[in-house]
Amino acid sequence: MKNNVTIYDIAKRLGISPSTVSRVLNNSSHPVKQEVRERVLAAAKEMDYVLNAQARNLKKQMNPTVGVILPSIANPFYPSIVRGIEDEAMRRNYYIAISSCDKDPRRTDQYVQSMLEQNMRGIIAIYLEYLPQSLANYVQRGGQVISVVTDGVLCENAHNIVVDKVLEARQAVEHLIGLGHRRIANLMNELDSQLRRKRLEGYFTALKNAGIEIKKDYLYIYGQDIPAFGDESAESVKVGYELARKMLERTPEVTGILCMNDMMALGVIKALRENGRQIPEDYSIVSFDDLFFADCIEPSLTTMRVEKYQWGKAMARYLFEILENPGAESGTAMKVQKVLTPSALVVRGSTAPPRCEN
Amino acid sequence: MKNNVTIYDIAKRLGISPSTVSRVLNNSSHPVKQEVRERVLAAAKEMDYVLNAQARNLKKQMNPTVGVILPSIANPFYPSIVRGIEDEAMRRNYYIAISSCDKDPRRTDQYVQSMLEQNMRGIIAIYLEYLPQSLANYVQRGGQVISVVTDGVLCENAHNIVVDKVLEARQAVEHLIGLGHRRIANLMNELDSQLRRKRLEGYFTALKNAGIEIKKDYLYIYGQDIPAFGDESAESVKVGYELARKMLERTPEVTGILCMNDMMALGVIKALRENGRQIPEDYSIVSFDDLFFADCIEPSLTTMRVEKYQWGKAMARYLFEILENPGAESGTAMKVQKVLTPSALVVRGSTAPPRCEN
DNA sequence: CTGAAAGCGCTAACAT
DNA sequence: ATGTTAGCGCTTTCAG
Repeated sequence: MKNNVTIYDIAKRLGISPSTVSRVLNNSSHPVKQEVRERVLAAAKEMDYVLNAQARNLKKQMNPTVGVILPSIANPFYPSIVRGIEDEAMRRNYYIAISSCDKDPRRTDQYVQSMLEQNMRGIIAIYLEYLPQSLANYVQRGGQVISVVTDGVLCENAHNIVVDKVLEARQAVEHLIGLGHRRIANLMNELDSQLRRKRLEGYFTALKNAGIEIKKDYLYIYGQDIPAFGDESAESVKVGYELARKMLERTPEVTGILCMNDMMALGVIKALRENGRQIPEDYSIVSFDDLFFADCIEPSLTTMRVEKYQWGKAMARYLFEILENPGAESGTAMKVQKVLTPSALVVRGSTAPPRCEN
Repeated sequence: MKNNVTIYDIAKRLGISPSTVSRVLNNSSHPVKQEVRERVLAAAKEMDYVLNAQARNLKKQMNPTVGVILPSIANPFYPSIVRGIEDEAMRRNYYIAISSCDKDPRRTDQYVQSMLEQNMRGIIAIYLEYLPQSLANYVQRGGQVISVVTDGVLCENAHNIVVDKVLEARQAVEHLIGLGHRRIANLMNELDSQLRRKRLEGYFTALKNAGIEIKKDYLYIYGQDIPAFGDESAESVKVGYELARKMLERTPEVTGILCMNDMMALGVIKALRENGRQIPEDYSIVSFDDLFFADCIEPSLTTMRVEKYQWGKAMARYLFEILENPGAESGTAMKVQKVLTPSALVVRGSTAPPRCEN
């Protein structure tokens, strides 16, 4: 980039010292005569001065950017969260660096490493699946990490916000059981994440508590190892569609269906409709996330709501609080309630009592 | 951040010079004895050396990050594009900085300014509404800008990729006309963007070409100035819902509906359904974007497809090509075809010939 | 209130 | 093949 005017240039032009220029340009508390201040400001504008953030950050040994780690920005669950973080960051003149890590250790590691190299002050990690060495380094060097996790994958010395996925899945299934369903299928993506395994556990727990026999046949798991797909946005839909078709074939006696997320539910609904089944008359469906379309499609989805935008804001606020009050406790594993609005089931049109030919 | 080991520390420890360490760590082409190389690498690992990217970037006068400017990451149209850019950037060891600018001049300006200050080498701007002074500065200083725009808002000396929104809207309306519709409503968000105004123009053109009288009554525009809403993801749905209700009241004789995007269509469908109307029997709907749900909902949406992920990749590739071949032409306003896959109408279940009581 | 100067950590031209 | 050194542009301590 050409034409970079520095504070030295401004200083020279005005016959003053660079420090004075710096003080003015930074609104430093250090006193500067009003008249000088104005001349500096005028010169800066006239000369098209642009601050060199690299130099400043190097000197100040910090970078007002927070890293955001998530599976993929193309997964519709995340953008609203990110927007929440972004808005909260901007209020404080911070920036964010978003990283779609898929569940790829190498990708994750590379991103975290770069956050470390760039001296970013904090990281917000959402459903991080793989705990990279670089993240441990990051924390150890004094970087602050807020990590939203399902119980089990805690990051040592980070601020772990623990979301009880077992409970969430249990509640979803209990809703179906409460309606009278006994034959409940569970449609899942690969079991490649802790989150999904916990949901499976919740599914089992709910059935067990209700004295319902667990049938392996009712478990539908997208079997193949699908290679990380660039555009994650539509993948789940296809998975749901295929799993539902298989379900209709193998265990049509099912009446309730648990889906891993609203995207899958979309595919499930499509498959059922194509086969002439009614929802909720023939099949009840409950899922997770409450994406924007859950309320609009027919049938509307009974789903576990997450206040995504608010989550983002809250996580960011929490991080900044820690950054500003360095004394705070760390290495904690706190319940989600402490920081975020917990999820709650939103009952809509996709669930009803089971069909009668029980 | 504590414990920052520098190349000087490594050099001292090994009794060699910092430059040698630097050369090794950068895989410089400059020759270094194999044995020394190994010792450096070993020491770096052992001492937990982390590169200081700020220092390097300052020295090298560049920052391997590209800025991405868009209305809002929470708008479901953009995440897949971003993912495409991100993937292409990562292949080249670049990072991206995403900025939700709403259509807010101040926000936009602040973001671009920061990209300038951070010495980012390039910017990809998508449907930038307001051309900030900072962007002109950016270009003038040699920054490369790829800007996807509707004709009319060209950024001087940037690489403008011009999307013909007039044409797109015209084609959408022509589809309805081709099916036999004559009373076609246009449901729009505020006319606060060039993009929307161009779509309106396309709507008019199609009608005019077909010799259909333009009725102002068939134009439904979300009237109030809605304040920039943090979480944009659901806003359009509400708008569509409200506009459709108004339409049913004011001009129920309409048979075809043009929606600004799939989100709006979602709301429109909901409103029509609540009022007992059938789609496409009573009303045909055509919209834009082809979001992931367009194919799954009932009715499936006839909509203008944009290959979002591919667009992102292509824009990034284009930018990198320019960065690597500094000789390239600039200041151009090129047709979208040159870089991106143009949009195409995907005909699905939401459109059909008009009801007969014509 | 202002200025001089050191140095953040790195790279690269130049010297050896 | 290796080392010396001069900055990149900024902040900030310290001295005036």
